Amino acid sequence: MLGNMPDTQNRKAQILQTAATLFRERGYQAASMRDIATAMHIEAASLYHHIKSKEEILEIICFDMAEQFLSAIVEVNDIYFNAEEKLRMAILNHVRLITQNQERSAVFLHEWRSLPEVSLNSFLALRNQYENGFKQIVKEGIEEDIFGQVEPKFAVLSILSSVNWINEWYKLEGKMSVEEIAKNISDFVLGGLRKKLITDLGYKP
Amino acid sequence: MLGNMPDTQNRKAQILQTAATLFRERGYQAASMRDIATAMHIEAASLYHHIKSKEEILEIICFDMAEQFLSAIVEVNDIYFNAEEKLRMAILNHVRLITQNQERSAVFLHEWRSLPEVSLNSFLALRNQYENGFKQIVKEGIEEDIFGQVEPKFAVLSILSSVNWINEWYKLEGKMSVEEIAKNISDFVLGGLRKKLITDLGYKP
DNA sequence: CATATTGCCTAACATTTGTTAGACAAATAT
DNA sequence: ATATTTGTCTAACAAATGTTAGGCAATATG
Repeated sequence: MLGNMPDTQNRKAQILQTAATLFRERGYQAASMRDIATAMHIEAASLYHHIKSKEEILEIICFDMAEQFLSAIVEVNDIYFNAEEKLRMAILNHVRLITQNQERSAVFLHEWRSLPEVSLNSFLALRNQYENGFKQIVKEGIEEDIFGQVEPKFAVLSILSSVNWINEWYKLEGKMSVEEIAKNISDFVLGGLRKKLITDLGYKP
Repeated sequence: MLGNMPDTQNRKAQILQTAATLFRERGYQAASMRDIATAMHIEAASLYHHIKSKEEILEIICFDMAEQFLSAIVEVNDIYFNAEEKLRMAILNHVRLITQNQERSAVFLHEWRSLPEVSLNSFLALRNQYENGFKQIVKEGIEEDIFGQVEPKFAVLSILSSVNWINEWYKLEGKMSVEEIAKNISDFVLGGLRKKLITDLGYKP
């Protein structure tokens, strides 16, 4: 009763991973309990010994990822000082989380819409906290005079959309490492597309 | 037989719009034919006098939007000369299309996954053409020495993800005009977040 | 006026959905 | 060895799904 709890937990983890993969591939609604079961070489009814309902699967995945993203940004805002350093670190953490578990991240990014109303509200609150973590960094950058005069909300949404897009095209076999991807995005976000005509380090007009 | 065709077409257009709204709100799979019918104060069976199937609705919306996006980028690449001008115009067109019909755009952006396999392939081909239109602009910008040395594919995906994110937060009542939004995004994409220490116009090191 | 067409209706269909009940075998605990 | 727990199974359910068949009233056409 205590010795086999890990096994049960393990089985539950397998269900969550299989479900995440299918939710990502076909969407939450289109992926049926029978699909999940078949992928595990099991009958649909057997799933219910490990989870309460299909909605519970979605909730666990979404909130688990939300907490991971959230604790990462809190950590960054606690540890680092410079706004640029913070932003680069926050982006790196985000890319890490997305690439480390693309399936669950995809569910977190897209399938939360299917959460039942009550969970949906708390989920959106968490996501909002995460966005605020980024907004704080951008604001600090503006105050520190490192960033230009941008609309913080606008900048944050642009940054997050760029970072989240990774999930659509990143493949494990790709040539770029996670760190390289994060650096590329950070450079792009910080430096933009236009050619720099001067290295801004230490330059005073 | 000829005089009331417009009416039929009109009714079909209404179905497409209603469907788009519901597809956006709940996702293609979750929005049922009965939902669409109810929203039109009609019975589900009546829909089939105007459309062949639920999948056909999705196909029409997706391909119609794809063609609009595509013809816009082709036009830009034909008319304008300067790469920055081209990019700003392409972004403006994109923002216009998205804000002009948010529901259909949302379906184009997210619900195409549910297309049946055959349509899916041709749709992805069109989307690829659109991305290539942007890639061409970025490449030109690099050749013209207006843009820095960026990975074109990378830049394009970052740009498109930023622009597409509009669909998540743009509301008609908002303060920003479509032109302002497009300018903000263009500035962000071109200039990045970091403070400009020098106006690059005409500066030679 | 007679006729054809249009747009919608009711009724029904086969299938798929999430979920429950109850049984049975293997593993574990007493 | 006996009893209990665990993981799975089969069978079945009620509800919802996309879709079809056939009918009926209003409108447009000749």
